Amino acid sequence: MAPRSKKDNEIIKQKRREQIIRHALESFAKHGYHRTSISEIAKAAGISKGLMYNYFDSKEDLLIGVLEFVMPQAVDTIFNSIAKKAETLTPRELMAFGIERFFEVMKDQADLWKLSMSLAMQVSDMPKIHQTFVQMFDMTFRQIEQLLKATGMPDASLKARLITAQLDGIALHYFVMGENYDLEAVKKAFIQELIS
Amino acid sequence: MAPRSKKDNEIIKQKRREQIIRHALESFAKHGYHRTSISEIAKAAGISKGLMYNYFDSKEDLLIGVLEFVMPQAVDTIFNSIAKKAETLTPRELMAFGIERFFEVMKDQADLWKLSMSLAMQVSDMPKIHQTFVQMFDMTFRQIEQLLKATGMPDASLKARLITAQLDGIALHYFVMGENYDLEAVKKAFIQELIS
DNA sequence: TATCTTTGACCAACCGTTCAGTCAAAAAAT
DNA sequence: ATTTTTTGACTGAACGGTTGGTCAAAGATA
Repeated sequence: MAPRSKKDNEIIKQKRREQIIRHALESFAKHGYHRTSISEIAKAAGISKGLMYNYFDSKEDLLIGVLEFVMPQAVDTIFNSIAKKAETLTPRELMAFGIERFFEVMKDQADLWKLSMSLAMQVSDMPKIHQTFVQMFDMTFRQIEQLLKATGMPDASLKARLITAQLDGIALHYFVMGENYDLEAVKKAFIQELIS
Repeated sequence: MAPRSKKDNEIIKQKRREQIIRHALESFAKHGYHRTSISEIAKAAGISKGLMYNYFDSKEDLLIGVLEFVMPQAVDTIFNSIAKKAETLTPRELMAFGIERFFEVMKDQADLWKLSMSLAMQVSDMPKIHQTFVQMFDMTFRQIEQLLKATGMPDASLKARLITAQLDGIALHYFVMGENYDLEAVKKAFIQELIS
């Protein structure tokens, strides 16, 4: 009785979802969540406004979809590249390498980061989104904690808190100050202080 | 020709402005800029919507007014209390004292901070607001830079960048994680590392 | 009366969301 | 192979609601 194979439909749906997510991310990142309308995203994605609601129940649901799709990718990009080098580098070198990767990803995905930080500050009415952020913060924290423990550092947990805070703080300042912020110099100083 | 002396009018206007700003800040901080309507603020301030536009040209203008009124206050609160103790403490002790004050203000004015950070990430369409943030970031940076120079530290400028980033990063994490974040322990570790 | 302040009804624009209906393509029937 | 039926992805007009912003009129003050 099925007019179209279920497999085909699943594939089509998945592709569409990703297509919408990609354009939604772009618009959200560029103009912010509240300033972006569903119509805008639909237009950018080349589909009708109504179809958006076949894939996402609401605007907030779309936002959750975007974040859940894209945030783990960013974290994995950093820590996968660390894992690859884990065998050939000392824990200390590994840290330095990880920091470098962090700043690369931060610069590459600046828009996503800005959006995330902006949202993270105002999620009191969006518990699901809040949870997403807490999970991601926790993920990076534990990764760094583990790296520090490998170097035999005492108080690795607290130190990891300080380092992750510093990383995100630098990102914050870089995003606000823009070109006036000498990211390279700060990065160098940060690594220097960390390794010594 | 004026039925009321111009001086009186100026004073009244100033008071009204502050009254509006205070309630606007409260609403903006609680629900975010976009989620807060002019009517809401007017109601909270006990005046009509129309009157709002006698004091501020637009919603964005009101936001600028709020930030320019309230942000220097927060910064001054911290650094004035430092200045008072400047004579009786060593630069190193002064730093520790300043950090303590920083965290106090951060906790007291959490809502304002959240609002500021959230806005700071998405000001590409609001150049005036962007400038306000750059100025304030620069202010705190230079204050800390000066403190560090007083301790005779080399590379005081870069070190100041790292410290301010770490402070704001801790604030960021604290705001997102909430109760799950052991702010006291992090603060202690931060000061410990800074002083030693 | 003359001047300034304040009001709140009003407006046009926009928003997220819904839904009745379309249509190409796949399955079933012939 | 041809026709008929069934599907569901897709459209876009429409809706209820909200928004930032305006303005003529009323109120207050001197």
